[in-house]
Amino acid sequence: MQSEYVPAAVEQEAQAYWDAHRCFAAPEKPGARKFYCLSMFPYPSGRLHMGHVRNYTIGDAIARYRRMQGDQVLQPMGWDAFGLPAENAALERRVLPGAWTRSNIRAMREQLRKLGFGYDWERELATCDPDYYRWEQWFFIRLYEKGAAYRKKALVNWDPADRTVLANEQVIDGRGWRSGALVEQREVAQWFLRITDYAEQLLGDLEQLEGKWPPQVLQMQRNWIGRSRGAAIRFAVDGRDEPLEVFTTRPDTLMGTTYMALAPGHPLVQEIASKNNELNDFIKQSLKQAESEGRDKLGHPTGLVARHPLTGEPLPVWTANFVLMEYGSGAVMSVPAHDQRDWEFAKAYDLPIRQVVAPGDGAEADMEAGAFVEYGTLVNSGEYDGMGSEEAGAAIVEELAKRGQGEEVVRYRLHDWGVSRQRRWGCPVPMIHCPACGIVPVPDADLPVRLDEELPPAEALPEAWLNAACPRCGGAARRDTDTFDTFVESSWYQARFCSHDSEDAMLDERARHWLPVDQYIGGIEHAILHLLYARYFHKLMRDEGLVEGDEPFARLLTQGMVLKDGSKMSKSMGNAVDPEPLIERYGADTVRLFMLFASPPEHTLEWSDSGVEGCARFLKRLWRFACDHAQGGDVASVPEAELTPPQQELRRRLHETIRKAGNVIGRRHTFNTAIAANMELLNELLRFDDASAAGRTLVRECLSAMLRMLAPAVPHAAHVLWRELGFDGAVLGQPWPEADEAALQQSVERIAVQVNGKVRAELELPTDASEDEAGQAARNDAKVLRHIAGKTVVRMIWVPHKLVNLVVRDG
RNA sequence: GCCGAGAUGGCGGAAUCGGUAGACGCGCCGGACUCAAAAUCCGGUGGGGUAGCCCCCCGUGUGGGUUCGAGUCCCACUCUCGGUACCA
Repeated sequence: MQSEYVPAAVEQEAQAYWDAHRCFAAPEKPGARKFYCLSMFPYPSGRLHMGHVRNYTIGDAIARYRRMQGDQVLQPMGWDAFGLPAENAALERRVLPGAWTRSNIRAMREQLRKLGFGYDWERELATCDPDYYRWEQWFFIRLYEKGAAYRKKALVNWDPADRTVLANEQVIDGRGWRSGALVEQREVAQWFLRITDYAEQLLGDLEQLEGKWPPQVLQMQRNWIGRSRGAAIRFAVDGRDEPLEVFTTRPDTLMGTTYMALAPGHPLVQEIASKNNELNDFIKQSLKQAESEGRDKLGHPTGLVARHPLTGEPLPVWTANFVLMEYGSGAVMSVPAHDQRDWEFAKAYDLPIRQVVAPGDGAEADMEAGAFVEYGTLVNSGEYDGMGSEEAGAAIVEELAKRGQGEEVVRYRLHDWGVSRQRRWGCPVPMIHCPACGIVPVPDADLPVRLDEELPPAEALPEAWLNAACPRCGGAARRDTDTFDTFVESSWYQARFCSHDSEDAMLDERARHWLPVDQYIGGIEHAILHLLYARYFHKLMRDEGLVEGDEPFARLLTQGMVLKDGSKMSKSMGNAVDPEPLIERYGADTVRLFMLFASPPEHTLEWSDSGVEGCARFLKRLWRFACDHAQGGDVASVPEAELTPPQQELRRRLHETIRKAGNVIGRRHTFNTAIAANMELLNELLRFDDASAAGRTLVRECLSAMLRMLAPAVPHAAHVLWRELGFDGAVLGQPWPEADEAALQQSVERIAVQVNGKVRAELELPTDASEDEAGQAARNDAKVLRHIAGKTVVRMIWVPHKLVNLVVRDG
C-alpha cells in the first residue's frame, strides 16, 4: 500500500469501482424505504462554479449518508438547458445554441464525475432534449383543453431594436440590456397559466412544509402570493352605465372617501384620454416613468364624477400615478384621512380630508401631520359612529351587499404566469393559429414540435416551419412562434427523472414510487419563482392523475452562498475561485471536505485557501495513520473485558464520536461538527501509543467506524483505505456505525462544582455517586472551601453526571 | 416601511433539553528535525491582574429581567445580512 496520499490515483480507483459496479443505479424496490435526494440542476454554462460544488457536495453527502442508513437512494442529475446565454453565445461566436449547450454539458458532466458525486447517470436528462420537451408540450395542451392555459393580450417590455419581449430584469434604466434601445410598453398576445386558481392551495399547503422548509422561504412564498381579505365596492359614475369597482382592505373608512383615483392604464382613463389631450399627455408622461416608491404623487382630473354608494355624495374621479393597474381593479377609493398615499395626494391637489376613524384610546389624531392608518373607533360616519373598525367594516360591507354595491372578497398579489417568450432556444409552444378555427393544439401524434437546431437564432424562421395545416379544418395555418419560459421546464424535471425513459407517457408508476423528493437542496435565490412554479406544476400533475400528494419537495435545504473577501464569489466581482485547478492540486475529497467542514450548510461559506490546506493536512494524516496501522499486520480480536483503562477510554471516545456524528448529521445536516468530532478522534489515535494486540484491535475498530463516518464527505479516500485495511466489501455499502451503549459507560466522571453558579472546582466521582456523596466531596474540596468558608450553604443543586452547585450566603 | 434570519477570540465556527463558553480548523507564538528552506511533528494561544497558567477579576452586540445557574428564556434597543414594497 502506498503510504503517501496521492489523491488522483485514489480517486480514479474509487470512481472506476463505482462505475464498474453501477453503484448509483437506482432501481425501484417495492417495500424498501426510498429516499429521493435531489440537488437543483445547473444551467450548462460550461464550467462549474464554487456554488455548484457546494450545493452538490451537500446533496451527495446526504445521499450517501442515507444509503448507509439502509435507504434505497435515488440521486439523479440533469441540465436546465434552454435559455438566453446559448442564444447570446450563438450571436457572438457563430455557433449553434444546441451545439454550444451540449458541449458545455459534456464539460460539466466531466467535472461532476471528477468530484465523485454518486448520481444515477442513466437517468440524466437535458431539458432541450425533444424527448423531454415533447411531454411539456403534451401537458400544456392538456392544460389548454381544461382552461388552465389561455392566451390574452398583455402589456410587455418590448425592445424595438431586438424585436423581442424582455423580462423586467433585462430592462435597465428603461433600456434593453443588449440593444440599449428605449423599451416600449406594448400589448402583445401571450400565453398564461392560471396559477391564481391555485393561489389558495399554494398558500394553504405551505402548512404541510412547516418545520421541513426554512421559515424564510415559507414566509417569502406567503408574501409573494399576498393574500388579502377586503371588500369589492362599486361606485356609480354619472352618465355611465358601468359602475367603477374598487378593492379595499378598509371598508370601515368608506365614509371618509373624498375622491376616486384610477391607474393611468385603467380602461376608463384610456378612453377619456383619447378625447382629452391634456389627460393624454399626463398619461404618456406617467407611463414613461419607472415605478418607484417615494416619487411625487402626481395626478390629473378625468372630469368624471362618481357617487358614494351609501350617501350619493359626488366624488371627483382622478387618475393618479401611485395607483397600479396590476393590483386589485386598478382603481381605489381615496380616503386621505386614513391612507398615507391618499393623504399626500390630497395635500398636493387640495382635496378634502375627512376623518372617520379616531384612535381607540381617545387620543386626537393630527390630520395635518399625516394619515391615521391604525384601526380605531368610527366618527363622522352616521349610524356607524362609535363602532370599532372591524365591526364597522363588517356592517358597512353587509349594507353594501344588501344594496348590491359590494361584497367581501379575497385578493392576491400573485398574477397568472405569463409563459410566452419570443426566443428561439426554448420549447416551442405547440399551437397552430388557423384563420378559420382560431387556436388549435398540435395533435398528440405530431408531438414534439421540434426546434430547428440547425437554424442560427439570428435568422428568421423559414416558411416551411411556420406553415402548417390546421389539424381541425385542414386549411392553411401558422405555427405559434413563441417558446416557453425556461421556468416551465424546471417545474417538473424532478418528476421526469423518475420516468426518464418513458416513451409513451409523460410520467408512469415510477414517478409515484419515488415522489415526493425527500430532500431538495439548492440556493435561496430560487425561494420564490422556481419553488412556487414547481409546487404549482406538481398540483397540476396531481390533478391530471400523474402524481400523488400535494407537494413535490418534502424537505428543503437552502445552502448559503460561497463568499470570498466578504462578498459573493462571481465572475463580475473578479473573486471567483475555479474548482478545477483546486481538484487537480488537492483532489476532490479535500475540496468536498472543505465545503462541508467550513460552515453548516445553510450558512454562507467564507472561502479560505488555508482552510483548504487544513483539510488536505487532515486527509494526509488520516492516510498515513491508516497505512502505518496496516503495515503492523493482522490483528486478533481481544475480548473487551481485558482492555486496560486507556484502552477503555479510547473506546469510549470512539463511541461518543459515533453517537455525536450520527446525531448531528441525521437531525441537522451539520457535517461540520461531525467532521470535527472525527478530527478529534484522529488526534486521540495519534496520541494512543499501544502496539499490544488489544490496542491494535481497538485502533482497527476506530478506523472501521471513522472511514464509514467520513465516507459521505470523502468517499474516494474512504473507499481505498477500507479496501487496503482489508475490511469486507466496499465502504459505500456498509451500514452507518452504531454507538455501543456499554462502551459509553465509565466508572468515574468529571463533575463541575459551582459556588453560587460560578465554577470553582472539578471533581472526579464514581459514575453512580449519590447526591449526598457528591455534596460531601464538593464541600471537602480545597478550592471550594476557600469560597464557602465562613458562609452558610443554604441550598445545593445536583445535576447528575454534570455538576454540583452550592448556594451560599454570608454568615 | 414591512417580513425573515443573525450578532460568540485575530478569522471560519462549537456549545440547540437553562448546567464547566471558545470543541475542531485556520492564523499567530515558541520548540524539534534541517547547512538552510519547505514539508512534518510537539507545545502554547479570549482579555486583564499576577510571585509563570497556585489563583483572582472580566468576558457570547447594548440595557434591563427571570433563575441556584443565561450564549441559550422574557422585555426594550442597536447593528448586519437576505427578501419585498406606492399592494389600496
